[in-house]
Amino acid sequence: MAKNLLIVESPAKAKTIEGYLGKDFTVKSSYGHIRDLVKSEDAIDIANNFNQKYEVPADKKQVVSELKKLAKEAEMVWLASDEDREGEAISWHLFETLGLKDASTKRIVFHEITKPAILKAIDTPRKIDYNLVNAQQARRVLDRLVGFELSPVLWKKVKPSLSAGRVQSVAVRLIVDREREINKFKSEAAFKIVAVFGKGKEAFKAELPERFAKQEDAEQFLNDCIGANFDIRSLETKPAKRSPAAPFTTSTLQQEASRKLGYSVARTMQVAQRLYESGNITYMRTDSVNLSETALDAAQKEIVSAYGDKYHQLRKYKTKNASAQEAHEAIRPTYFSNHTIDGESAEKRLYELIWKRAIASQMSEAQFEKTTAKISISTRKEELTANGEVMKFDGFLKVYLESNDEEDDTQQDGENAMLPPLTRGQRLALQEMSATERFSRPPARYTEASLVKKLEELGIGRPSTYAPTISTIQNRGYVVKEEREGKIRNFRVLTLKGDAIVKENKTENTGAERGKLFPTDIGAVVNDFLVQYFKDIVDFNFTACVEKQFDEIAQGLKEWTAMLHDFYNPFHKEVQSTIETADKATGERELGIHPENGKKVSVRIGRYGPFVQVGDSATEENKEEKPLYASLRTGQSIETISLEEALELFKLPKAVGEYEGKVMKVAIGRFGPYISHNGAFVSLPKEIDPLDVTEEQAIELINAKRKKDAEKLIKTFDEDPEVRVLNGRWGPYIEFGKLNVKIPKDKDPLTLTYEECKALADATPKDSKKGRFGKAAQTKAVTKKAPAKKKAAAKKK
DNA sequence: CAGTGAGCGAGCTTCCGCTTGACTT
Repeated sequence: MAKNLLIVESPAKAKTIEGYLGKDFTVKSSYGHIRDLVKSEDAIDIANNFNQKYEVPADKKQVVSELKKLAKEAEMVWLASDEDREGEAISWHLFETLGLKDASTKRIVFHEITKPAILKAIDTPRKIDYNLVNAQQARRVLDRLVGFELSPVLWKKVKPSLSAGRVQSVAVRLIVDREREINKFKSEAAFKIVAVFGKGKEAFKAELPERFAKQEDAEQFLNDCIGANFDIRSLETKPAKRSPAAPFTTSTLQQEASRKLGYSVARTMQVAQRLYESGNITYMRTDSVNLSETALDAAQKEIVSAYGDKYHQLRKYKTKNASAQEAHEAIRPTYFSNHTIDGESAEKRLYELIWKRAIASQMSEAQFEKTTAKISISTRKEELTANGEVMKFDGFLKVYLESNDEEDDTQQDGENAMLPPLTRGQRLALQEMSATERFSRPPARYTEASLVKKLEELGIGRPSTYAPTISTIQNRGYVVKEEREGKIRNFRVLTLKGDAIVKENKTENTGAERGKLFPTDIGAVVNDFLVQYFKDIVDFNFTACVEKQFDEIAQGLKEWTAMLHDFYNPFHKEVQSTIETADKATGERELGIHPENGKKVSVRIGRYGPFVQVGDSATEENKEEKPLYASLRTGQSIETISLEEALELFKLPKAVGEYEGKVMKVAIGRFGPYISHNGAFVSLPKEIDPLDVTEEQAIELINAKRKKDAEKLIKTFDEDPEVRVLNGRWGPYIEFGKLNVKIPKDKDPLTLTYEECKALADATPKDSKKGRFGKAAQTKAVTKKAPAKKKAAAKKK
C-alpha cells in the first residue's frame, strides 16, 4: 500500500502524475468540486454571518467514499488541486469532508504537469490558504444570493422558470444591446472609386481614399478622368512585419475553431476534452498564455529540425487579462514532434490548429515590404493610392495565420496585392475606373465565440463556464442561434471604360446571417426588467468590481462576510421593493389604431409567447367586447413588428370553404402554411399564397394528400384503429397513436400482428428526443423533486 | 423518417465553478 495519497482535480492529470512519482504515491482525482451548497433556501444563514450548508451531491458520493478510504490508509495526504481560488477551496472541502488531520496533510501546487515541476512542488509544500478559501466562499455565496433571489422575482413579474445571474444576465444584455444598435443603425451610402491600370500581369488596382456621398459627384469625378493623365507622384517602400499570436487559451481556441472550423463552443470543448484525455494536448480550460520551460525547449527543437534555425524565436507571452488566474499552461500539444495525430477528423483538425498555433508562437516574425504609390490625376486635385505587399520572409506564416472577426470587403479589391515594378513620374495607362455604391455596415451580431471573447474582456465567467453559459441563455429562451435570410438591396455602379461611362443598377443580398445570436422577445423583456430594477447587478463592471474585492479577501485585506454584508443589505432591499412595487413586465408596445374599426392595436408577451391584441382588454364594465388575439410568427419581434405586419396576422386562420360537410381552414403553423380539415393537415406548397387559397384548390390538395397517404398504408387492425402500419421514406413503421416505431428488418410488415406492434411500441422509449446530457438532467430532476415537494408541503402548513 | 398546428391549470422552476460520466440520435 502506498504511503502517500496525492489528490488532483482531473483523472487524466492523475494518471500522468502517477507515472512521474513511482510506487510510493497513489494519485487520485476529486473530479472537480466534491461539495456544493445545498439546493434549498436554507443553504446560507444570512443572519449568522452567511454560514453555509454544504452537501456532497449524489454523483460525487462514490468518489468521496473512495478518497476517504485511501486517505485513512495513507501516511500523508497531498492536496494538489489547482492554484487558484476554486482549487484552494477544493482542497479545503477535501480536508473537511475526508476528515484529514493537519499533521498528515500537505498542500502543494504546480502550474504545469512536468516531472520537475511536480517534484519541486513536493519539496515545497504549504498549508491551505484560508484567505483564498474565503474569497471563493464569498464568490460562491454571492452568486447563489444573486441567482436565487433574482430568479424568483422574474417568476413573479415576468414568467415562471426564468433565471437571472451575475454572468448569464450580462451575456443576454450584450446581445440585446447589440440587436438594438443594429435596429437603430442607419446605413449610409457612398461611392467608392477603384481604378485599374496596366494590362495582363502588370495590371494593378488603385483606390481613391475619399468617397463620394452623391452620385453626381462620383459621376463628375469619372467624367473628369476621361482623357486625364495619371502619373506616379510618389513611391514609398517600407519594411513591415507581423508577429505570431500567443498560444491558445480556452477563449481564443473557441474563437479560432469557430472561425476556421465552424465549431460551436460546445463542440470545440468536447473535441478538446477528448484530445486531453488521449494525452495529446495539455489542459483545455485555461486562461493562461504561458508555456512551460520544457515546452519551450521542445518547441524550439521541433522548429529548428523542421524549418531551420532562423525560423525559431523564443517568445514568452503575458496575459493582458486582469482577471486571469493562470492555474494552468496555455493549450498546447503534449509532444510538439507530433504534427498530426490519429483519431476522428474533428480531433485531427482541432489538434492541428492547436499544434500550429503553439508552434507559430515560438517562431520568428514574418517580414514584408510594403509599397505605397500615390497617383496624381491631371484634372483633379485628389490622388489615387495603390498598395502592394511583398513577403520577404515568411517566418511563422509558414505554419499559421490567425483569422479575425471582421470579414472585410476591401480584400477582394486587391489591397495588399503585388504591384508591378513602378518608377516615380511614370505615366500610367488607365484600363477602367469604377464608382461603386457601398454602404456603411451596422455593428456585427455576436457569434457564440465572439460573445465569449467579449465576456472574457469584461472579466465575466471562467474558461470552464463559457460553453455552459452560452447553452444556458439559449436553453432559457433568451437568445436563439439562427440563420436569417438577407434582404435584396439595389446599388449603383458607374464604370468608365475608354471614353464612356456606363451606369448600371445591381443587386446584392445584405444582412443574411448564419449562426448568429439573436435576442428573443422574452430575452429583451427580462433584460429591460433587470436593467430597470437591478441596474448594478447587470452592469458590465459589476463582476470586475466584485472580483477586486475577492482579490482583497484573498490577500487578507478584507473580511469576506463584511464584503457580503455590504453587498447583500442594499441588494435584498431592492429585491423586496421590486416585488412590492414593480408591475408585471410584458414588453407591451402600442402599434397604433386599427384602420377599419378604430381599436387599439398592441403587442406584448404572454404565457404562450408574443402576440398582438386588437381592442382593449375586457373590464368589469365592458365584458361583451372581447379583444382579438394573434400569435407572432418566428422571426417577428414585438420590438420591431409594424402595425401592417401585425394586422396581417389576423387574416389567418381563414376558412376557405367546406368539403364533405366540414370546414377547411388555412393557417400558418410552425412548419409553414397548412390546410386543416376534419382533423387532418395538409401543407401548402410554397407557390400558393395562403391568403389566396380557393375552395377548389384546397379540395384538390386534401385529395392529393389522401391519395399519397393511401399509398403509404400497409395495414390496419380491428383491435385499434389508432394503430397503423405505414410505409415511410426510410422504410416501414408503425404509427401507434402519437408514437412512431420503426419496424426491425427481420420482421415482415405485412404479417405483423397487433400484439407484435404493441410489443414494439412498449419497447421504445417514449421520450428519446433529448440530447446528449438530456437523460442525466432528467434523473437529476427526479431526485431533486422529492425534497422540493417536502418543502412546498411544509410551506403550506 | 412523419408528425406537428392546443392550452383555463398544480406545482415547479433558479445561481456559478470545478470536473467527467452514460447515452442514442
